[in-house]
Amino acid sequence: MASDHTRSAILAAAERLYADRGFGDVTLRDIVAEANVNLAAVNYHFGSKDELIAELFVTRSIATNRERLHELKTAEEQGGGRAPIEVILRALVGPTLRGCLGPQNQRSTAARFMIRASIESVPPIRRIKNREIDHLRKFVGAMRRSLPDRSDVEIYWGLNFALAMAHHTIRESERLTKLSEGKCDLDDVEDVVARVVSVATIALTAGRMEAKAPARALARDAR
Amino acid sequence: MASDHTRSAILAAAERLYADRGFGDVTLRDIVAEANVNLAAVNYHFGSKDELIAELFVTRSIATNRERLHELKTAEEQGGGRAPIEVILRALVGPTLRGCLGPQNQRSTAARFMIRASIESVPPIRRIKNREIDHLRKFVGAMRRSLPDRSDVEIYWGLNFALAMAHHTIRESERLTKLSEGKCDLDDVEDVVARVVSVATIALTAGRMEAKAPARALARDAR
DNA sequence: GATAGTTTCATACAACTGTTTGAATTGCAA
DNA sequence: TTGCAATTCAAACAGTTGTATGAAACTATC
Repeated sequence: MASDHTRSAILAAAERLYADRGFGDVTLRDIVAEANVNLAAVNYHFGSKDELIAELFVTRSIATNRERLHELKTAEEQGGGRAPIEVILRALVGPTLRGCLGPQNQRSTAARFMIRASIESVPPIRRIKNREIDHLRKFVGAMRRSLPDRSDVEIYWGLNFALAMAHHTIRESERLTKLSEGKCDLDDVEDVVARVVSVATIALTAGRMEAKAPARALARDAR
Repeated sequence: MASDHTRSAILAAAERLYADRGFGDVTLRDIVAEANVNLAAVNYHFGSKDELIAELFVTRSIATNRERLHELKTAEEQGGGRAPIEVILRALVGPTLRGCLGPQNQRSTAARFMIRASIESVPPIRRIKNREIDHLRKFVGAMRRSLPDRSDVEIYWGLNFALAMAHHTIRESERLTKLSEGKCDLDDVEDVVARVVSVATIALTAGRMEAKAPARALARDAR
């Protein structure tokens, strides 16, 4: 074990390079040069390039999932086993959005890395994402408890659309900024979270609980 | 020019292999073997590997965009320059969804290729997608005309969320099927289109035109 | 049927990739 | 200090990749 200095230097360098240049453009030689370590150190400490990438992604992924579940658990405890659907959806998309968006010039390396991982889909990361289903099932359960008279199919579609809006907004944040000529402020993360949650909520509740549904989904900034 | 047989054999083989195995796994040697042509033929006919990929994607992309604009134009002409927002959104996401989803065992090579292009994001394809903004602006224009009292910001967000739901559903169709244990039927494309359009519509109109908004967004299959 | 232009072909190239090797070095315990 | 394991290092390995070359085969025109 010793100091682990080499190991963490590789992790830091790799995360930074991948964040900046993407997975396709960065070789092990780039990484070890940035980290000032020997080429063989990567295979010594991580086994392979893919395992290095996997470790980077898993670390961040676990952190996000923990935040999600913490928010969910807190909400359900406060509501005596049942949380409002808005709060559940906020727990689902909030941590991801907060982890990736925010003022561009002060985005952490981790944030930029996760955006890359969301845009480029390399095998080791895809493998990990496929294991995420069990995690999502916990949200399905909470959503069922929150909306007991909604069918499973509706729940699944609502969850799918909520994740869709969050991930797509992250992936295509640059394009949305360009398309809207800066009118869509992606630096205001809490506003983005509120928009996604609002639309997902209304999608799941429209026609059933009109009284509880937010009156205006996207109309926050209506003139 | 001659028969162009070699050229089209390469295109067909490449599309099939990329659709089946993804961009990362397929080499030029795989393609020319599948097409029964010489290795040098790719560079002779297309210049480079990236230009081959670009040509494949551009072809399908142009076809989809043409369908989209045709639906949009027809709708606006029928409505005297103004189309209902649902119809505009349907023109936006319908062709893409129809082009990619549908019964798994009878999906065309083109469909499976476009799904790949949506999942794996390789440089030549990314470059083309970035040019798509002008195309989207035409939909922004139509949406403005349809919803004259909605602010631009709302329009942009609505467009973003509509595309998000469509593309994410395509990208993650397998995962949604697995998560829902088959309860979400992604083979019923028109149902998927209706769901996406419904949610996007309600997101854009909620709180303004309650009378026109569909009463139940996701409630089609409520028990 | 010779000629010019296009297309095909086998082959080589040059560069880059992740990984392995085995020796050198380091750090720590006895 | 000695000995042993963990770590670092330079170097090479083995394979693959997209691309280039120059001759051969083909095609159509005159």
